Amino acid sequence: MSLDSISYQGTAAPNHSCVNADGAPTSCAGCGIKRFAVCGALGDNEIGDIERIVHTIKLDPREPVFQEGDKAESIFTVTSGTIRLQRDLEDGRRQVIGFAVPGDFIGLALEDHFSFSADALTKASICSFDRNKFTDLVGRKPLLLRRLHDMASHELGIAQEHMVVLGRRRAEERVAAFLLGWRNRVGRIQGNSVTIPLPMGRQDIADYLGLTIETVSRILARWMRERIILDVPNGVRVLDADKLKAALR
Amino acid sequence: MSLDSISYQGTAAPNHSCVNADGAPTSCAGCGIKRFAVCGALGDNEIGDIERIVHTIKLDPREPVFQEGDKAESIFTVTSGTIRLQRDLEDGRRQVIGFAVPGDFIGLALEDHFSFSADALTKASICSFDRNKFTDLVGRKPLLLRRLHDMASHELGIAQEHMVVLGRRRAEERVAAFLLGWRNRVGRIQGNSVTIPLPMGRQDIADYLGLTIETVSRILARWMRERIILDVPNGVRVLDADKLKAALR
DNA sequence: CGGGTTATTGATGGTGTTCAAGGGGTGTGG
DNA sequence: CCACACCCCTTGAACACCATCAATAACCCG
Repeated sequence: MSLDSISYQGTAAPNHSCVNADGAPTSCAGCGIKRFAVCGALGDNEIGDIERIVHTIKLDPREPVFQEGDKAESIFTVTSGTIRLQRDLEDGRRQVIGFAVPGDFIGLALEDHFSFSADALTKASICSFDRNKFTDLVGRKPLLLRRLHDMASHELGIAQEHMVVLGRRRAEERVAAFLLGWRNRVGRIQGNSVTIPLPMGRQDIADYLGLTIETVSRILARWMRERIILDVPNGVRVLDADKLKAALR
Repeated sequence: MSLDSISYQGTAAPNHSCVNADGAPTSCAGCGIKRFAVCGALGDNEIGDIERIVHTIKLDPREPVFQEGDKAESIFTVTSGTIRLQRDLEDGRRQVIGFAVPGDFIGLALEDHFSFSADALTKASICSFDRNKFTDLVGRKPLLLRRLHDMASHELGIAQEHMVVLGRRRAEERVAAFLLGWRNRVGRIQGNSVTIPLPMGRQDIADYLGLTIETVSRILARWMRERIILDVPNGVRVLDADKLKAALR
């Protein structure tokens, strides 16, 4: 069985008539990831306020959403697929800041210009909001602002945890932290599973963890030899989660 | 001249009669760092709502504010001094998450339990709020929530920038990034200066940058030999800012 | 002063990078 | 259906950066 068919892409939105073939909802009311997203802050009677200013964008793999430095005219909620967020140095070094999955908000800061780039790793759907209109709505709906703040706080916590990983963890620990963290992230939407989809490439993982692609590859290869994980198409299956967690002690 | 006397500690609060000898304000109305803090979101007529639930705490160097995992019964605004925020691993490795300076809010996430520890590096004053009362107030004052969100967003941006430093910068670049970044941070309050106060020790800088104390010490020592910086008590003076910035290319 | 902490400096070594080559999968075109 | 190209991943060998270990120096406060 291909991992694609059990990937979290689209599975978050139930297969109703209000859902397209690719899993993107056709209306906010029928949106399956609403409860994970900012939109969930609004009641059913208010959801129209969001729907009035949203429009959906479909992305193909490798398609950019915006570039670092672009004027932030729009901000986004991911509804399906995975988006890669990254910052680039002049000499080509890259740091992947994070991976946005369905429910995640991109542009939490409501800032004038994006401080990172975003592009699609997989086929993806995102809801786009005009920043000014969204900011206006936020000004009128304290619950929306509260939700936005909760999401930003949550992101801040993830960022701080990642600082520990980048600053003080060894290579093996970093990869273990990534696999376990990513499983949780995906699991919140898809339901937890021993199979972890990895829509990002080895280079992306390396750039997220501050390592090289060779180091990531070597560590995963060793874990496969040691039967800690199993190679499956576009992902890995965790055979011995305890050994992974032990790598973090 | 000692750097202490020109340190940003207390200088943010003008030397009025409403200010104690150590620079801590005696009332919110006369608080000099209000404009940098969350409290600045409230107008003069609303400041009493804050004042009603605040009480001031004075800290000596090395005195803890709270520990990782503690129940977050209070949250804080720093009014003078520097607070170190850190996370610890079981085996003694440490990651300094950040340094909180006057105006900074500690506990932005309004979460149940702290995910990091905080302790004073210098003599410091902090305003303490009961978390529940503060959360209630935030619920009644959207402007306060908005300010809280703006501060959290700003922190998130700093965290993301720091991820790049930790993930992709070489040792020398990290130290340069720290010096320049810290100068800006201090400069926002104290006014920019070629003299950078360093209330934290070398070990703290190392734990912030994901390096060892020896590496930090060697790099600073070399820059002193090369007349890029000058050693002053509890800080450094920048002689050649361009060379520092060049280290970041 | 003297004791303890923190910082500096030197010598050595290890973890992860760099450089290099080959393997494996996928899509395309003949 | 096969051949080929391309990209990504894997694997190996050598190296470099920074960590570690160790000793001394400076500092701070009692």
